[in-house]
Amino acid sequence: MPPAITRSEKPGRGLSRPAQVADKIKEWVVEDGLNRGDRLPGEAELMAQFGMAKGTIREAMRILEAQGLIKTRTGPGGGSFVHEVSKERARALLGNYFYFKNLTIADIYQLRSVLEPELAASLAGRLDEDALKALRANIAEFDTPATDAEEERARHIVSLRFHAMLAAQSSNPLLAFLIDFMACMLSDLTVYRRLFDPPNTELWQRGRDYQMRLLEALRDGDGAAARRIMSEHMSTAWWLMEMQEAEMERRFLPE
Amino acid sequence: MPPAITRSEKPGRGLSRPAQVADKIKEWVVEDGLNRGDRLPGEAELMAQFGMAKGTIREAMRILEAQGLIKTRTGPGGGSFVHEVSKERARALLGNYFYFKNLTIADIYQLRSVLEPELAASLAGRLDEDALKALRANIAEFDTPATDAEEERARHIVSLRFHAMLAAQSSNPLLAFLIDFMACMLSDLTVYRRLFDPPNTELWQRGRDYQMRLLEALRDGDGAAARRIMSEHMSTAWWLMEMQEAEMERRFLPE
DNA sequence: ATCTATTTGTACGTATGTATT
DNA sequence: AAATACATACGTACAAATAGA
Repeated sequence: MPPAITRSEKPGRGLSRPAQVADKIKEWVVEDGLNRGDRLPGEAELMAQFGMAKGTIREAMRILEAQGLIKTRTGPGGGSFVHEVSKERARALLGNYFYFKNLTIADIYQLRSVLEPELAASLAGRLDEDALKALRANIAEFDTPATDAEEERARHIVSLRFHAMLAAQSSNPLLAFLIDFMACMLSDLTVYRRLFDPPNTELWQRGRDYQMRLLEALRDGDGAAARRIMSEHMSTAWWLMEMQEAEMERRFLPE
Repeated sequence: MPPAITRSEKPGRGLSRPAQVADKIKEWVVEDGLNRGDRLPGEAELMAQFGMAKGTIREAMRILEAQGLIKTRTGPGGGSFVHEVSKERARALLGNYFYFKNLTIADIYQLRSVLEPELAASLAGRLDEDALKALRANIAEFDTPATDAEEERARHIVSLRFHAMLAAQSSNPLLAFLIDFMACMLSDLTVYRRLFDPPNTELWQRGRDYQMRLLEALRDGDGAAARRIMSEHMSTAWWLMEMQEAEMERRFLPE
């Protein structure tokens, strides 16, 4: 990838030097078709190729690292390596975008109510035994009704994990990411204004039934049923959140 | 926000020092409820508060900047300022996530085919005259059929902008972002393997009709019709892309 | 287990650039 | 035009981590 640049080749279109270096390295990655794990030139080499000081190069690497595109190790054989952006990192970065946007629960459920059924339909008959087993185990985790508000919250988070697990089975990376993103936003950032006290046992029982019936439909390859069940599930979940006057907390997702 | 930390307060849970500083500053932003435009301490002050050298602090600021959370200005009254992550930045960062995931056109259309109709339905009767005028103007931009492949591609991009403009009208920030993201991915990264030659005039005429009928339904506040029209529109667009054997190019989105 | 070589990580001092007043 | 206040960049020295002998 040597055909680098000497410092003032381009007048620097408003970008700081580290940003220019970062962009150039991204170009290398695409043009040379670099893959995960491939090594980038070391600091010394980059300093030489770009004719810039150590600090400048390091800032550039930090930019790439912050975006999740590289990982850096010290020691012999160390250096910077091309890295596939992790789901967690992408989640956090996208979450930052919504920090000032005061996203509501209703906004998320508007999407969930169409995306989750689509996911369910596309997964019918395509889950292997392991996946089904893991999903059943997840349901089994909350087979007793909650006794207090805190426990009810725990139930909620487990049931959201159910959806994240389903998402992970999708062959559509975009769909998978979004379902996961929304589940994570809901479990991390949701606060409840008016928790049912005592918790509404019958209501959570219905949620559990939805998930079990969904699993059957998925196992039997009945896409239409899976879609319908998930659709109803989302409607009641949405309604439940509204009842509890749930809201989103403003904070940054952990990366 | 002074209650900072001296360097070895936390043992540094595997994170590099710049990353720790960046996280701490994010904490300040949430805890002190800082808003867009609010000023963060200058380099000198941060150096003092964290007991770290200039380079370390600068790397931290570059991390925040790379994530779109701050902007930095030189000169008197300059410094680092809290910044709302821009749509463009968020788009690029999320796009990075899919770089190694080889997302297909079909993946995107699977989502478009449910999200675009949902958007259309939720927008019915809620567009003001200005928005409607801008949308009509966009349609008018390609009122003549394409004569060659390159021109056809231009038509396609303009029609994708139509959807981005619609998205911008949504009161749901998540829905708005996603529609925009997908439209951008398609217009930036799509290459055509087998372009119709000569271009299929009748087909693009149908696409144009869909958009015009959609606008009528939106103006008249007929959500059901808007949903149905958009749904058909997406089906034919999907089919068209498959016909052309369109594929996604691997590259990084411009920030 | 210790040393050694390699490569990133941190610190500091100075000089330059840039925008405001 | 000049002074000021800030970020930006450079160069060097040394510290820390890791792999291999």
